[in-house]
Amino acid sequence: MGKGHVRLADVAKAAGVSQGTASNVFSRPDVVREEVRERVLNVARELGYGGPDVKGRLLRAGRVNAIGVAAVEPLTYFFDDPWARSLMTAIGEVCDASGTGIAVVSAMNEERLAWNINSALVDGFILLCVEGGERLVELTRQRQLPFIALALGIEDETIPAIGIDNVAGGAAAARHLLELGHRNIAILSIGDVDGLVGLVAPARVDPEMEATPRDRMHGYWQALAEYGIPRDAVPIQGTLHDRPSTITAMEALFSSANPPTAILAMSDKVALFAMQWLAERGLKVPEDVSIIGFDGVPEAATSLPRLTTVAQPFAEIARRSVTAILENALPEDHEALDLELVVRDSTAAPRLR
Amino acid sequence: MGKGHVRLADVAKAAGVSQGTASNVFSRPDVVREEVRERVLNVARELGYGGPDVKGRLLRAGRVNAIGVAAVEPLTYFFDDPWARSLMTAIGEVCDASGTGIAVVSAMNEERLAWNINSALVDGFILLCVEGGERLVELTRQRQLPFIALALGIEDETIPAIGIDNVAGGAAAARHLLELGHRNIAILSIGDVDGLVGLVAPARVDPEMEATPRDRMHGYWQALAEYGIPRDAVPIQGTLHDRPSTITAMEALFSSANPPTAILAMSDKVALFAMQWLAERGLKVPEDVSIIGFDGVPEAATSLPRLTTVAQPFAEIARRSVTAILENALPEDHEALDLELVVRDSTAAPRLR
DNA sequence: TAATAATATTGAATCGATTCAAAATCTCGA
DNA sequence: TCGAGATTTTGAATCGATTCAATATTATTA
Repeated sequence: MGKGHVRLADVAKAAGVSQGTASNVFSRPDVVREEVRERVLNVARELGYGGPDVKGRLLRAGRVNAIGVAAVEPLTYFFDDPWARSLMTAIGEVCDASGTGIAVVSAMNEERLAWNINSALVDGFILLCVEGGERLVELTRQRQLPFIALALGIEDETIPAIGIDNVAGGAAAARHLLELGHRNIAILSIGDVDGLVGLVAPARVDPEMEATPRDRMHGYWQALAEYGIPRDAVPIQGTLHDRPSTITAMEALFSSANPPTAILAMSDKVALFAMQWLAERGLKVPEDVSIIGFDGVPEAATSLPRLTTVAQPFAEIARRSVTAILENALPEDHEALDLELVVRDSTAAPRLR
Repeated sequence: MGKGHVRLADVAKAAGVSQGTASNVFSRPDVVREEVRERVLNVARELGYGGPDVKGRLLRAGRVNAIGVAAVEPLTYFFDDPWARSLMTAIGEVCDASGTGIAVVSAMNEERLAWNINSALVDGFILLCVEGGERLVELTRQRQLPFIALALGIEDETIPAIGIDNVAGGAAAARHLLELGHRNIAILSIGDVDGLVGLVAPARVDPEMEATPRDRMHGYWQALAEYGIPRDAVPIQGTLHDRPSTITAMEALFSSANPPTAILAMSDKVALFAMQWLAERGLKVPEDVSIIGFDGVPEAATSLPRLTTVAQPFAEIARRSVTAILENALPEDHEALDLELVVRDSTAAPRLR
């Protein structure tokens, strides 16, 4: 930076006008006489003044015109994880339309996250609560800015949140498989608790699982019950929502004497990993095994075969979140939006025996 | 927001200390006597003061601790496009380590983009110049903040930029195919000019193509020449770097009497689309057709088969860009970093005839 | 030409903090 | 008890703009 930083006051003085006029030249040019405007502009150019500094303007205006999206994850999460990306894309679309900027704020380290949240220059936050949601909410609350929680795992009604109807979505997924005729079904669950990998007993679901997978599970069970299939008859393989644990789970499932003809995956990410594993093993989808995901991420639409899934209304979630923050009109109650069953090519009737 | 917004001055008055002391309580707590500190903190709590406002602090400090990444693309580009995502992920990693925030700024609309760049609260910019780079640089210059251009298509040495050696990279890719024994090779080029779709004559490359694809092309040609293959013998199919145009290109290539045994794709994105098309058509990669991409995006490592490619040093690019901006030590010359040939499963020797 | 209306310009207050030289207070040894 | 030195606290200046009531200037009308 050049030593003598030029500010509006300098330009005003050099041009022989008041600071107020100089300010108007830049922010409301129509209000100042053309002759004066030109003079000021010329002086500004000569002095190398680059226009009003955002920081000063900001302080006065009190509004940043940007929203922060926060998660207890590394920064790369936003560009890596399919679900986060779907959401970010949708949020981006809404922000594009309203000329709002996006700042991504995150950190694995608790202390750092607090600092990042406190120093982010935004008008409000959208919280991605997949993990450590409670702490994230607490931190954000202190900042005293409007915020809205997504994928919130807890029931606290005082937290403004937008959710999805995971139970209904799970039921829709399972019902789809059941209607196709599948009776030998396995579940690929997701979570970030080390204890819930490998075969998980149904009794452990309620006490140990986080809200999102738990609800999806109950949706599955609900539909299965409609067809008279008891919980015990459907193996649950827990994954850490990553490739290695998914592969382990698949190996366990398909090394059994009676491998499933269909898989209920709690996320598209896991479903896609599973589908790859099946392809590598020479098992054909959907001929040998049907698989249905959850979330409706874009990758699911372009995989081979294209993945049947239960899609979240990302655009709707984004629209509501952004407007809620921008207009400071936070929802009073926890809304649970509907999911949509999207049938593609990864599900079909089971082979006849 | 409650009507009466509490500021530091209010807390100071209520606690009966000077504003300076109150400020210290929050920003340099060690300098103020414990008793006083507690008193101020208590008053702050009672008044519902949420800590120093970032905007005020910012104005004083002059430093935002965030960098902006800008592109002439919709906001969704950052979360959608594989190349942009690879870069963002790498930038995210560097920023994570240094506690720096990221703001994504973009707009398709020129006017809006100018506004967004001017009002982004950042200490500097990383410019993704894939498209409209020149204009983007011009806009950013006016902001008078440090910036660095990536994938810059123009030669202007006064623009701080970090590039990659596209010629050498292209040559490495072509050489790999040639060494495997391929002699019947086709090229899938990329660009955003409508005129360059479909079959492109070699003579049109230099005058019409943007810098990046042009350099890669020259790399290809260089290696082909080493093996005595003239430019005319290698068909160039132009794509718009999207799926539809890639499919059209592939159809043209494989409807010919003598379809290629290997494909040089100018990006992984296009290579992946091509590979999908081949799979759908029942053509096996690499047995029937070999294909090599360009860029080294993560999807290339997890595709089926895994894609051979020429990888950009994303981490290195990110590291240099971020530190250059944070330390305001912009590179004097245009650096061209090396690419790395990553051999995976999508390339093999051609079938014997 | 005087009175009135319309348009431009000014100047000081404000936004919400941090900073730092100077003043006040405290500590401790002689 | 005094004073040097260390520790705290103060208060005003500063960061870089915007805003708005008051004033000055110009244009219009009777």
